[in-house]
Amino acid sequence: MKNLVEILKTLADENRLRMLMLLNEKELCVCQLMGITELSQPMVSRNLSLLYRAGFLEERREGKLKFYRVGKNLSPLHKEMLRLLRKSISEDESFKKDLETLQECTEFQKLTGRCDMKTFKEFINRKRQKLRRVV
Amino acid sequence: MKNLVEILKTLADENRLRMLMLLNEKELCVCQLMGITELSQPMVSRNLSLLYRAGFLEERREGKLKFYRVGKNLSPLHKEMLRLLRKSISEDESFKKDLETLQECTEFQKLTGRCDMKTFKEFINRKRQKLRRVV
DNA sequence: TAAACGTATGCAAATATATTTATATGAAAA
DNA sequence: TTTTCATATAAATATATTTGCATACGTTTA
Repeated sequence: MKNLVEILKTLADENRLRMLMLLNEKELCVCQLMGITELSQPMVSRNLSLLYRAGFLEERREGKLKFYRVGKNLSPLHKEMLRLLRKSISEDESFKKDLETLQECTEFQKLTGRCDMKTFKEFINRKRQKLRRVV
Repeated sequence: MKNLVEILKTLADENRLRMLMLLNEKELCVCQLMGITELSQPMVSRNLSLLYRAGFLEERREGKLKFYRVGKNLSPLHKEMLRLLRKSISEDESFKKDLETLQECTEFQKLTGRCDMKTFKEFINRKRQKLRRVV
């Protein structure tokens, strides 16, 4: 029961839910997640660590970067929970926005050929400027 | 997403989880739940209200008593969540204890023919004395 | 090896949540 | 209609969580 409560606590946070859903789409590193979510680096890092400890993620270092993804061998509980969340969130507007941003972010990365904090801060700035133009 | 987070927050508490699992077995009133969980009356009442607002429960008044039960027409999300929780908690020791206590409590109630706070406080006291004897 | 950079973490302030205590409400019995 | 009892809620307090900031750590590059 204790363990289940821990898992539910971990999921009961909008930022972590966003991040988990993004990682459910594809493997991402910390700075990519910063670019997509516009959360601070410590925030991203801390929430990743909580999701990891709750049993949802695997991590992998590649040079300076650290990549996270949804674990390949999740427990049945984790797997079903993820499926349920994914299903019930799929029509959600802000979730769809995150998915779009994930796409844009991936393209921007390909375009620049870079994966670092500067690049994704640049990405965020451009996005904000576009928004301003529209408003 | 906001709504989903609210549901998860509601579930991410040991006392509420216990209560929900008990109500998943059968309809119960506030004082019965006090007897089984040994939580204070305001605690039981408050957590019931949270579970109710999160969409898991129905309520029904019968004289002074107020009965709660798992809703008959839960949303697919609520239904699946409940099934998943139930499944993953079924082997849990403290959950099994709660089920036993639910049985004992029901029997005690039949025996006394009463359903009020005094009766269930008496039930708790007896239980504690039995425990002391064993220890 | 020192500097630079991505990531993690300790600490403190801010915020939110849980719990207790006191009190209110609504129904039944006296 | 006053009292009693079950339940709900408000106010106060205790406890936990989130977040920002500074800093540490691990890796790469100069």
